[in-house]
Amino acid sequence: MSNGSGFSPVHNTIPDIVVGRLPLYLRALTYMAEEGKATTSSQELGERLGMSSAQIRKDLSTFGEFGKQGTGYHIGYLIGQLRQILKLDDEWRVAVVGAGFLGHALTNYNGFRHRGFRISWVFDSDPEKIGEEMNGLVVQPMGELEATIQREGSRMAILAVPASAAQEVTDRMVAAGIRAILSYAPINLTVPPYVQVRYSAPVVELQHMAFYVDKALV
Amino acid sequence: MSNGSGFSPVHNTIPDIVVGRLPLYLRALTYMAEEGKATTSSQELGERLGMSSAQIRKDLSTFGEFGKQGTGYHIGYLIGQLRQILKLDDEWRVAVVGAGFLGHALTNYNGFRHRGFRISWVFDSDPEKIGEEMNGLVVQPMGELEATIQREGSRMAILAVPASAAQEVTDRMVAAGIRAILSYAPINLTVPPYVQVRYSAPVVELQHMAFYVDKALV
DNA sequence: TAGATTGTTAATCGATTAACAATC
DNA sequence: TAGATTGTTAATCGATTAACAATC
Repeated sequence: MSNGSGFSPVHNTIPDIVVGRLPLYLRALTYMAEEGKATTSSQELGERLGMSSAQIRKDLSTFGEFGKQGTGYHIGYLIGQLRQILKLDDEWRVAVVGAGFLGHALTNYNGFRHRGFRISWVFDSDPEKIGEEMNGLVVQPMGELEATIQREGSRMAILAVPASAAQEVTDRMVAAGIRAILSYAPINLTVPPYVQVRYSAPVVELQHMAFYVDKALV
Repeated sequence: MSNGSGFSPVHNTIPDIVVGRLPLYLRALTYMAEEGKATTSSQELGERLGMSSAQIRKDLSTFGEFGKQGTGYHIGYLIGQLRQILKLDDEWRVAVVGAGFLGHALTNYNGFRHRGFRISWVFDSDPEKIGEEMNGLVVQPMGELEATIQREGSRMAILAVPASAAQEVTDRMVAAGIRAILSYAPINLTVPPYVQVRYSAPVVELQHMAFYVDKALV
C-alpha cells in the first residue's frame, strides 16, 4: 500500500513503520512522567504498549543511544529527544477544513495542545456556519482557504468535509502549500508525491474487526 | 506491535494485514459500482488505491477465485463476496460510549449505515446530557451500560470518553459482552485476548507526519 | 561486585513483488 | 483467434525476534 498516498519517505533510510511508532512511545513516556516516574526500561515500556522490548530498543537505536545499560532510559530526556526527532518543539498550526459535527469536535478537542499542534483556523462553505465561534476561533469562509494558508504558511490540515468535496478541497490546499493532510473523508485522495495523507476511517476499522467477531457470544 | 491489543487472530491462517485491506477494496468497489461500472481489473483497482495489482490479486486469492482471466472482476459479485467474508450482511448494532463533541459527531454520522453498522445506543455519565436526543437516539445513563449490552447482545462499541475514564469503561463493556472496540481515547487499553481494540488517534497521525514535513516550503 | 539492561548482530519470520502458465 | 488478465509460484525485500557482549 506504499503508505496510503503517493508520498514516499525519500531521502531517508529510516523505516516509516518505525517513525510511526515514535508517537506511541512518546505518549506512553508522557503518561509515565505524569505518574512521577523518572526512568523506565524497554521491557516496562513494551509491556505498556503490548510490544516486545527488542522492538523498542531497536526502534530507538535508529536515532541514537538514549539509554544506559543496567539503568534503562531517563524518561524526561527521552521525551525531549523524541519531541525533537518528530519536530514537535515548535507548535504546528493546523487548519481544520469543514465545520460540521466532526470539524466541531476536532476544533473543541484540547488534546492537540501540549502535543505539538494547535488548531488555528476553521473553514466551511456553509453561510450558516461562517462567522460561528468554535472554541475561540471564528469559522472562515472556504473562499479564504488559499489566501490564509499562503499568508500564514500553514503546512498541515485536517480534512473534515464530505467525500464528494474532499478531492477538490485537497487540490486547493495542496496548491496553497499544505504538505500533510489528516483526512476523515472516506475516499482515497490523489496528491503529489511530496504531500502526505493519513486517513481516519471508523467504518474501515469496524469492518476490519467484524471479520473476527462471533455474532453469538462463545 | 502484535496488533495493538492483546487480541491475536488465533484459529486462522489469514494474515491480519490482508483482512485489513478488504474494507478498502470494498469501499473502492462500491464507488465504482455507483459510477455504473460493471467490471474492473486488479490493475485498475490498484491504481485507485495506490497499490500494486499483484497485491490485490494475492489478497483476494486468499479467500477464493473471484475473477476471470481476460475479463477481471465482476464488481457487484466481488462486493457481495467481500461483504460476506467481512460478515457485513447483517447490520452490527454499535454502542457509542461518551456523548461529548466526538460522540455527538459519531452518532450523527450517517456513513455507518449501508456499510454494515448502525449506531444503536449512546451513553454518557453527565446528567446534563442524559435524555438529550441525538440523531433519533436518546442519550442513556452510563449506569445502563452493562444491562443494555447484555440484553441486546451488542458486540461492538465505539469509545469516546476521556482518557481518564477509558480503561474503567472498557472493563465494564468487556464484562458485559463487547468483543470489539474502536477507541478514540489516547491511551493503550488492556483487554482480554478475545477482545479486539483498534485506535483512532489524530495526534499520533499528525506527529507521524510532522517527522517528514519541512517547516519552510521547499 | 553482581545484577540489570542496553545496543547490535544474526536468524527468523512474514509480506510484497515479479513473472508467467493457464484460460477467458 | 489474439489480447487481456487471472491465480499462483518463487524470488526478493523488509520487519521482528532472540541472543549476547558490553557496560552501567
